[in-house]
Amino acid sequence: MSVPDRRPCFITTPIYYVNDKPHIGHAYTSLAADVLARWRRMQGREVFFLTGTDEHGQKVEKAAKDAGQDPQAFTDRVSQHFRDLAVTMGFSIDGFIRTTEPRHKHACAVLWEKLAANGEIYLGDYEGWYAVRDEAFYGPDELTESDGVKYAPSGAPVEWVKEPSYFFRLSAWGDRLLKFYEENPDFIAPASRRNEVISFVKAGLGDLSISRTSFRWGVKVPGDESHVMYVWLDALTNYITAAGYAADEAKFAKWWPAEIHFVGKDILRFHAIYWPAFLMAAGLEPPKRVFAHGWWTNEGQKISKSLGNVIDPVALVAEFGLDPTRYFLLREVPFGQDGDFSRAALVNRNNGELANALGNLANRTLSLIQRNCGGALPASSPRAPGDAALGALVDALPATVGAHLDRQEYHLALEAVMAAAREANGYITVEAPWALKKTDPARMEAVLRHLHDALRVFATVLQPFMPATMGRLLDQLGVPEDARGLDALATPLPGGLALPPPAPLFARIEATA
RNA sequence: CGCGGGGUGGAGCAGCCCGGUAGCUCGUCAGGCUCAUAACCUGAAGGUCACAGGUUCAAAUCCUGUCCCCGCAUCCA
Repeated sequence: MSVPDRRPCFITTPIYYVNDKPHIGHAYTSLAADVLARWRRMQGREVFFLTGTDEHGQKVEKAAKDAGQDPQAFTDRVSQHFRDLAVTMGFSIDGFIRTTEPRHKHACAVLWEKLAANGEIYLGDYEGWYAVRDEAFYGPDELTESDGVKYAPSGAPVEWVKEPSYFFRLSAWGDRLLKFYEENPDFIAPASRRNEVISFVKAGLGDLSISRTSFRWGVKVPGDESHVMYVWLDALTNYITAAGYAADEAKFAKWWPAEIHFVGKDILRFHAIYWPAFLMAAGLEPPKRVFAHGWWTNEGQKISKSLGNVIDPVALVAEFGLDPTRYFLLREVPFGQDGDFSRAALVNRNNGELANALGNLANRTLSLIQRNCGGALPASSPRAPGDAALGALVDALPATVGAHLDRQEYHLALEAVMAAAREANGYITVEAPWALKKTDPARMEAVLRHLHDALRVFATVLQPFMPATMGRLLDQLGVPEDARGLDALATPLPGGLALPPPAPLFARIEATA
């Protein structure tokens, strides 16, 4: 068989911009990263799961001023919301980076100097129609005018700005990027996004403005402190800062390149184009993969602050519970596609799959063992012909789930478990262990043991998705704390093991109008 | 304009690459079971597979055209 893969793996979320409270989008991105991180740990991999906050820029400078606060005090406060979110959502983060930390400023400066030394940076002028709110320049053809004021497509007012700026020679990297994409077909996922990026690069890349003189809240450009680094050079660098770049070469060698950056589709271009270009220009390896997931709508409507239908993950967890929420977000919609959040759909998934199919299966199985076997786990026994179908599904499950998670196919991973749970519900009905009690107690025990084995596999592979509830299920199944990894599935639990009395795992949610 | 994805029973999807009885989940209806969280199991109804041509013994599946929806440009995770 293959040698176990013990390579360290570095998994990241974006750093979140601190101008707002966390919403479902932040929770979603980090959740996907969390599940993969937890799975990798179960595989025996050493994991570095990183998240953090992006704290520089003109918008933060202004927001702080409006709040009557020093920018650092302001970001200290807002950044905390994202730490709190990680706790609320049960994210198993190993690191939290803030772009205002000294270590990050140092890494940015070193990266900048490396790029400059390699001739990738030059000083020029940036001018154009600039929208402060968007922190972006727009072409004249993109603007609309009303009452003498010009507006960006976003609706933000623009002003003509000219300022000196350092540029990164992105225009020179098009061909090398295309070659990189070709040689690394898994770099951008899903595939449809990959095609979009390639089309964009083929259309031709301009040089990239990477500094500003119009505001001060940023990382100072080495050797020219009238400039601060502009958003992407600062923000993207967080990944290598946290990995130890320019600070701890052994650490950096261990964690870089990252296994995967999880991002929303809005920032895919920066991660799939600018970032590998920066890295290659500095002589560093690009990350292995960038996955751009889709957007949520709320009850069919686009989510926006003006509509007031932003989904608060904290409220969601408070109402439905953490694990049902985590399950729903990754089960309902293929990761990578847009999807709709609806209460009815969440209730449906919770009741139909978690409570009825899985929770009830565990409850009926464990109740039978409790009552008919005196609470003692029956010994393992060979599979009879009637046990084969379920057995085959269960045996294949860890590999199936793993293969799906390698491709970020969360919904398929969960579907595979649910399909097995449905099979198990059919199995218990056909075998009817409650009827076997009088006719064939030995067979009854064999059936219950096969069901117990199946449940153990379900609970084990579902731990990354629903850590707390699957922990409870493993408790009820009598699986010791140190036997809950994937490897431990190869070792059957001893017969005769005393099992605690079962209790329902998932509450049904009564549908409200 | 262009590039890409898609239109399959009430809802959401798979099947299409490698043509050959249209599958899954939810919902509806009927039956069964009674171990279990009024949960579970079985069966049924329901689709001219967007539309129009073409290739073929045979097309949801290949080809051509048309219509419609969505993504790629801006911004939000």
